[in-house]
Amino acid sequence: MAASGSVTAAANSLGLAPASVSEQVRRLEAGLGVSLFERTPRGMRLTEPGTALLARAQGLLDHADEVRRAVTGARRRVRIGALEMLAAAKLPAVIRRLAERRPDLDVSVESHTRQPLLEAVAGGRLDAALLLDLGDRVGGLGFDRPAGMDHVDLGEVRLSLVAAPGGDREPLLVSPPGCSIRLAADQVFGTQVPRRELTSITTAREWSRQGLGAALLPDFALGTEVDSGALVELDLEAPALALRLVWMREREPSLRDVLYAMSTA
Amino acid sequence: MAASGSVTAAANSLGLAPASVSEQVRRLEAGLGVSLFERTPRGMRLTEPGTALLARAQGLLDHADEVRRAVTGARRRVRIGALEMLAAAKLPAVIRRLAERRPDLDVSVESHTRQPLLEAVAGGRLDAALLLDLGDRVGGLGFDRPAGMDHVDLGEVRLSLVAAPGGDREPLLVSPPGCSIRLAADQVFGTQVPRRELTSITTAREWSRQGLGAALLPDFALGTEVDSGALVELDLEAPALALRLVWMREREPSLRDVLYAMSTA
DNA sequence: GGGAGCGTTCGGGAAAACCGTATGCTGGCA
DNA sequence: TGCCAGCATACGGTTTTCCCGAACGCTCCC
Repeated sequence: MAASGSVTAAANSLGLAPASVSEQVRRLEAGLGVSLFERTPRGMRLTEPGTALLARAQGLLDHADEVRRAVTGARRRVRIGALEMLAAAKLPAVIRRLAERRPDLDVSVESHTRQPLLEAVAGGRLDAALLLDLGDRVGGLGFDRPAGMDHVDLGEVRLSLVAAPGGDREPLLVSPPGCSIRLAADQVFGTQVPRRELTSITTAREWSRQGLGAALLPDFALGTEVDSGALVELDLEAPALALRLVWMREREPSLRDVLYAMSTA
Repeated sequence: MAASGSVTAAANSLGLAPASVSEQVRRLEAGLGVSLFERTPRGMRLTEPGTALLARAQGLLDHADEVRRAVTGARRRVRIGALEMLAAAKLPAVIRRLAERRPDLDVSVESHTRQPLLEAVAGGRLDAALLLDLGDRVGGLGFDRPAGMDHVDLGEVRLSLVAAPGGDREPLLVSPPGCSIRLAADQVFGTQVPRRELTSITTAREWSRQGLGAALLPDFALGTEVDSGALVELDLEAPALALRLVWMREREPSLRDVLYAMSTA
């Protein structure tokens, strides 16, 4: 509800009526004797005590869940998400390492596009997510991200500009807007170069193989074409992307051991 | 209820009907999918998961309370108990030190006899209690104590055997059963020496001053009689008692800082 | 064999949670 | 300036939860 910014939106996302949410908030405030929200004509905004509560509430829920696991003997379950293009190429190594170090964990994996991933992490439906990024802050690649996220980089993904040996080097074959590789291409080449938009990076690779232009490809999508000579790498100074694990800062206390097991080499 | 040992007793101490307590337990067990109690014809006994829950439940409540304080800005309140005879003599120095180091705390003090004190600590009505003991385990002086208690010794209380200069050295003037000094006297002299039981150690001191026998007195109860010559110390090899702070182990995480502030010299 | 003590089941009543609706409020737009 | 959209909230009714007293089955002890 603090995330939604309004009682109505919160009620929708909770499957409740606005009246119920309103009364619950009122009851909670009365119980604590503190105003948690500032009422504005356009919605609700957290007060200082409200932010204090929000920052600690998740930790309390995590603590309760830890107690439940200890009592029932249930295995701890961590929900990891990953960009669809990383799920096949990069996630297995990460998950295998985690499973080796922490066999006591049940790991579940989901793959989505970036925005649903970030929302799932922010909404607590995922514990952490693996995506591609740039720079030292989440969103450096050029996408919007929820506030309060922390990250650690698990590796690098090198970018190569490729084309068929005798084929065209223009236009730049790019994936749809929003795709991480497309964002990287926009940052490297700007938006003024001749481009042709295709449905995916594998399609871009195939078109470039057939001589229809150049494609910016991550290392894991190069396939065997470069080794076999079907594609050649063109000279390019492009920054490597970060293979980045992100999570909500407020949940770090209960996730720390898992994040540590995933991150250390 | 785990402490009471039976649904009926727990219902009484909670002010509820046995049926209500029974249903709550059933509901909790169903929610966790685990049996918390073993049903015996004579009552209920905790199962292994039940003890696991009990050990962590208080910590969870403490966490919730900590969050509540952080949000409301309320001051933290620490409830300390002490043996009645220590409340006047030994407690002030301890509380003053605590108040100096942690002015952010509200400290409340109660004095009772030992058994109510121990029960209050076990029942969570007191955070810690100050009493006299012996040896390296709680109860070394010879009293029953609840399970799961931890302790730290804040100092020593020397014992002296005194009598009037020309007065009788027998019988041994002792306080009522249960009094810590009486327990110490029983350990030092055994139960076969001639004894006369009085109502308190101050009464014992007065009787000994009037030449009616010898009294075993803690340092804080010696008064001015020894200095003034009204009483003389007799030769005695008695162990010093420990000025001991006790608390429930399960609550230590949230009490650690307070215990530390009270214990370090 | 009967009774005391135990936990649990059952039906009913009170309290709480939730809903749909109605109301008052502010900001934007014609 | 007047109207409407969007918001939080007060109100009456319904469902779920909580608690009770009484009745029941059980075991142990006298």
